[in-house]
Amino acid sequence: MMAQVFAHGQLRLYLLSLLEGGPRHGYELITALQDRFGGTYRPSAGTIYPRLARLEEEGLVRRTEEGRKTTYALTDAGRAELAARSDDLAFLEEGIAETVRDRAEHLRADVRGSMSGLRADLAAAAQQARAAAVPRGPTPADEMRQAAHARRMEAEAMVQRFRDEVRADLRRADAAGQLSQLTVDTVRTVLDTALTAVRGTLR
DNA sequence: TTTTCAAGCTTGTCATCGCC
DNA sequence: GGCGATGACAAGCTTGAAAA
Repeated sequence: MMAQVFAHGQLRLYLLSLLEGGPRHGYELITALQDRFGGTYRPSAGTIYPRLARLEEEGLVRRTEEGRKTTYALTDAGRAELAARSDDLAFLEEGIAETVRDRAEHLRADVRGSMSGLRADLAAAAQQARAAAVPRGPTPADEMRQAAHARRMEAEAMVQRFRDEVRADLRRADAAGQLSQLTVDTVRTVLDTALTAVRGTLR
């Protein structure tokens, strides 16, 4: 099981703080949390809805049916709870910032690990190819150059495709209003790490 | 223009695990 | 043991693209 992000009662408190900015429906709260964590953590629906139901039972939030959607809003009791626990909330915010940093670091470690494995695979494949190369008379230099060129073109096409996909994802995120500074920082960190690993591979 | 269908959104239940 | 947090999964609805 993944390590818990929130300690006991913290998710409850954070949901109240998210509702302080105005009524939201469950899915919005999930995406807001994902955004707050820079995309490194997204609570499942099964986490959020039981919490919201509990908060409603306690009278801290008010549930409003809007057709198919259910909107949750902070009640006076909910606001009072938030005010009473403002210190806890500040502490929680600090904890979240730390969690985001930790998760970004884990992500970097994962990328490093993956690239290291990829380098090992490539080296093994190259060695295998050399071993399998049976001399069939002299190989023309032109053929070698053509093969090298084809490989480079394939790699460049792969990079181009990757760039296009990332740009499209960024556009989508921006259109959906999900491109926070924290998200951009996380993307930058991951890409910097990947670039370093790729350079290491090409050296 | 209408219909069809896949993909995504939203909400809910359930089982499991860890902490108090 | 109870409570809180989690992920998996299901179901119904909406939306948008593609086909007729």
